[in-house]
Amino acid sequence: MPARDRYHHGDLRAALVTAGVAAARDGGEAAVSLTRLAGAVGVSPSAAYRHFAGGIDELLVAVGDVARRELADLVRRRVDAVTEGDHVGRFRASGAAYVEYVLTEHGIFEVACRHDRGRDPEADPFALLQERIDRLAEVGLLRDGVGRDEAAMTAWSAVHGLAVLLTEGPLQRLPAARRDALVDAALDTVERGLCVQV
Amino acid sequence: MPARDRYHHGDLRAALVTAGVAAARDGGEAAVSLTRLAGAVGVSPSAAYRHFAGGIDELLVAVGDVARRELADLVRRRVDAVTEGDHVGRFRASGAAYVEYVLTEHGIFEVACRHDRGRDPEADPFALLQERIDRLAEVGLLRDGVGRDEAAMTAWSAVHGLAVLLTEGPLQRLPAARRDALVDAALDTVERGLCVQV
DNA sequence: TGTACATCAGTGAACGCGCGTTCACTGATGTAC
DNA sequence: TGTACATCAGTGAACGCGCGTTCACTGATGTAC
Repeated sequence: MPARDRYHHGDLRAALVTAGVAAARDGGEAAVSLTRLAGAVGVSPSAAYRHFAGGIDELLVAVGDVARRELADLVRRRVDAVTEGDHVGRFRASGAAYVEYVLTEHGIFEVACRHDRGRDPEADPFALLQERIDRLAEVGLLRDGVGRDEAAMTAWSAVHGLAVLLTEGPLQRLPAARRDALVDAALDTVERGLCVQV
Repeated sequence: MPARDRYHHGDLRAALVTAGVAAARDGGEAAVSLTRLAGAVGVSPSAAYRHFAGGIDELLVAVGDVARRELADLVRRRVDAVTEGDHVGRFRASGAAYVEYVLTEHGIFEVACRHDRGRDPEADPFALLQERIDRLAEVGLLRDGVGRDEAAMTAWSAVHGLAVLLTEGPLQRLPAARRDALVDAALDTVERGLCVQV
């Protein structure tokens, strides 16, 4: 929508972020440029500087913030869908949700990874994973000798690596069923490695 | 060394790749440009096209090939350093070597990841990991119900994710000891998840 | 052994491109009196 | 209620930059006779 009826935009900052998110969704970071976004919103490039004094960097961080919030929301939703007492199930759900998000939104996810100031504690996927691990530890489901921090980092590594494996390289076009089976197998492995076996 | 004594360079292709590797080592992909490399080697940009008809893309792939070969060599060296019969130890060594390489050479590793035609079977880190898993399977050390492919992908994911975690984001400057402990803990987890416990 | 000539590896100037960013400006808005 | 004016949000033209790439060219090399 390059055309505008009013001289003043109304909320140019929000519009630019929205456009940035859209551009990143299909095109990744490379598609996010000040010039281009201004054009998409129907505004001159210099207008953007009134709302992003920090230039393109600040804009990319804002776009990344949206992605982090989306990701965090999805993780929370998927976790909440699992019975409250099923701590292992909730842990797995958080990991699976992470992969799910990256698979569906890997363009904007790239921006989230590379432009993270970590300002919003509500939008921190790592913290959500840590939370799951802490719950496991509290009810005694974490194996002896497995530290909470190490466990969280290991889980994050597995899940992030999995997402990369499935979105880049030759496995990009793996059939969905095969892909899901792989995610399951990986989560099985992590679960066996971290949790007390019952 | 921008100066040259002879009009003909001798082996401009190799020189450009070497310069590309050096540039990528400290600066990542962003530092690798045809113009810049030609300048570094003391040659006009157009000269590069005689050796890289495919332009910058072909050059990046060539730089990535060097990195993949380095990485594969390191993995092989670390594996060979472990007693031949210690299959689990060798498996762990391959994973640790992967992380080690990314930690020391993450600039050039980035290029390797993003410009991979997968032409050189001798320089395929994933295949090396798969090989370790196959060895484990052959001697019956892989858990029941764990497929070879899934196991390899899980291991690769964990190790690649770990490398990313340690080279990007807030954990970049983790003290070396803490870092090594984390790698160990992650490998412990993967080992417990994949291998028969003795 | 000497020379003509094809071949190959460079030069250097020029392209267009899109980028981020700055600047002096003008148009719209809303507040104080 | 009407108007002067400060404030704010835009314009548009211009910068310099480094990029990848093309082109007609020239300098060096080595091979055939």
